[in-house]
Amino acid sequence: MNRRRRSNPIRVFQAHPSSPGMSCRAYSNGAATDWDINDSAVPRISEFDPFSEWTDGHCRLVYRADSEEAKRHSSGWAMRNTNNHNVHILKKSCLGVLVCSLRCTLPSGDTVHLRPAICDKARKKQQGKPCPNRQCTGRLEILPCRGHCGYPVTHFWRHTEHAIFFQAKGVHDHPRPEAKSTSEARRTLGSGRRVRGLAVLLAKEAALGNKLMSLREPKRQCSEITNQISRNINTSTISEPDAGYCSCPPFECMCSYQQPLATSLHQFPPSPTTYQQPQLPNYWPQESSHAQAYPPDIGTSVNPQYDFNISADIFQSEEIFQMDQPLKPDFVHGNQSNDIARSPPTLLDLGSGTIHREFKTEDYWNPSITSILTNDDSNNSSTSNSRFNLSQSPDNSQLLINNNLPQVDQHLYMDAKIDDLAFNVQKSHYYHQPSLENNYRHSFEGLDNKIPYAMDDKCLQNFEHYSSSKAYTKPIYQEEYIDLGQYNEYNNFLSVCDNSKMANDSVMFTDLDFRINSCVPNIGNAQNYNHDTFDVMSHQ
DNA sequence: TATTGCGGGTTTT
DNA sequence: AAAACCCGCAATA
Repeated sequence: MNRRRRSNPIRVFQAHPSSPGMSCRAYSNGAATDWDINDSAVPRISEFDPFSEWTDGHCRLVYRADSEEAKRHSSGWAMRNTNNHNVHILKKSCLGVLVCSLRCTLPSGDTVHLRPAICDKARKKQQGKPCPNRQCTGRLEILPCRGHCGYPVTHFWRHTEHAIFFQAKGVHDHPRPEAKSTSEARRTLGSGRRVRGLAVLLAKEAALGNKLMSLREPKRQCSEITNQISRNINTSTISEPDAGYCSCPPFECMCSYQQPLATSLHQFPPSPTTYQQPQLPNYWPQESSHAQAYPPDIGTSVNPQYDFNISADIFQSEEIFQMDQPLKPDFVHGNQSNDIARSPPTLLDLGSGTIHREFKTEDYWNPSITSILTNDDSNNSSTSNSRFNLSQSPDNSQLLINNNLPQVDQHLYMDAKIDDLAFNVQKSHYYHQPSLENNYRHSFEGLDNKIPYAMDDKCLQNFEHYSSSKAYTKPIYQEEYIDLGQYNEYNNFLSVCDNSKMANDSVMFTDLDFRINSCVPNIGNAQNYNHDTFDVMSHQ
């Protein structure tokens, strides 16, 4: 069945800078990342990355051996096991996302993006089912992932005695599916259509939980907070609405995201190279009508309040449960003016019962907010650029818009990522420490005289190098990136915080800032590499 | 019923 | 040969 792709694989990304691997390239300037999942020996490290659910792009992370998520090899993406005939490395490939055949738009402006079942049989049953949007006559169909040179993005997991190594290859070229927890919750409930009662109940419980969380706020540390923020941005705030989809439960989308004005559409940087549009003939063009855009007045149309009350100011049920409302394709344009008056958009994760306050684009851009978030009163460009490094998810690439650039169509979705990469390069530059780097490299020499990681992929052969022209001038502290109401992995976070190795807050905030959710090479890990100790793959 | 991992096997490059 | 993919099986939730 998938032989279709085999017989005519899509290689359009291969010669393009936005092809898989672009993300890792930014982090290839240090030996800290100089391991590959296939190496006969991987370094033994003592500091680990917080678990990242939505890794995207080429990246390598090292998790604690006792990380439950890592042990489960879980991912926000729908990843299925793929036999790579290597018992020591678990390989998984992305199944893409389940979308409506008509690419219908929900009243919120979002699109249907269900989580494909991992089981082939279950997935086949999913396909062809009516679109969950009652007003739509479309059918569900798989939008396959082709983010790795036309093949699905792949994840690799390797367990050692001391850590769990994770490596991803490729950049997802499709929307995120709903979170696994959401999918499971809906399945548990037995129906996808309407779960209003439960949703409201969970919303209340989540609000209570948020209150409790706030009491423990001081324990939170930057790395995980940054992770959380970036995840929020990527998952359901700036990015997904921009891309035309959200992470709300697709059967009960709760985003009250307001589509930006058409006048600000398509403001993507031009591609540095010619580039063939991925063969997603219907999907993206449809999205382009409203997605990937930015508010024309980002400075004023914001209500930077993050209070969490269970009452109507958290969400408006009429907005949350509006699947029965007629579709409003022009929703974005017709209701823009109402945006300010509306309640802070929220979404409810049915799996965790957590209410997420939508971190809207305009919020993000609002000067008052950003000044708080960055804890940095300077306005120099390098610092502000740093705000866009929170993640390399395809979604948040749209944050990296150069708003003054000429109009290009949103086919340049991937190109926007290039900009992301550029910033990531800067990030790497900031971390660039030649002395350390040399030490790391020495520690690996003789093991593998491999090509730099970023180039360790045929997709990258034509990748042009970005200069690090905008070096960071000072550390970026992000402990103010706190939005308690959005933190839905608190237990996990606490486990990280409680780690004695992370007792030093200053270290946390300086070394771990950008390791989170953006597949930043683990400079901290690098510092902990024991030059003589490696976990060797016994059989290969 | 679905997920997850394993592994034999086939096809394509 | 390597990689991608298909399929069935078993354990588990």
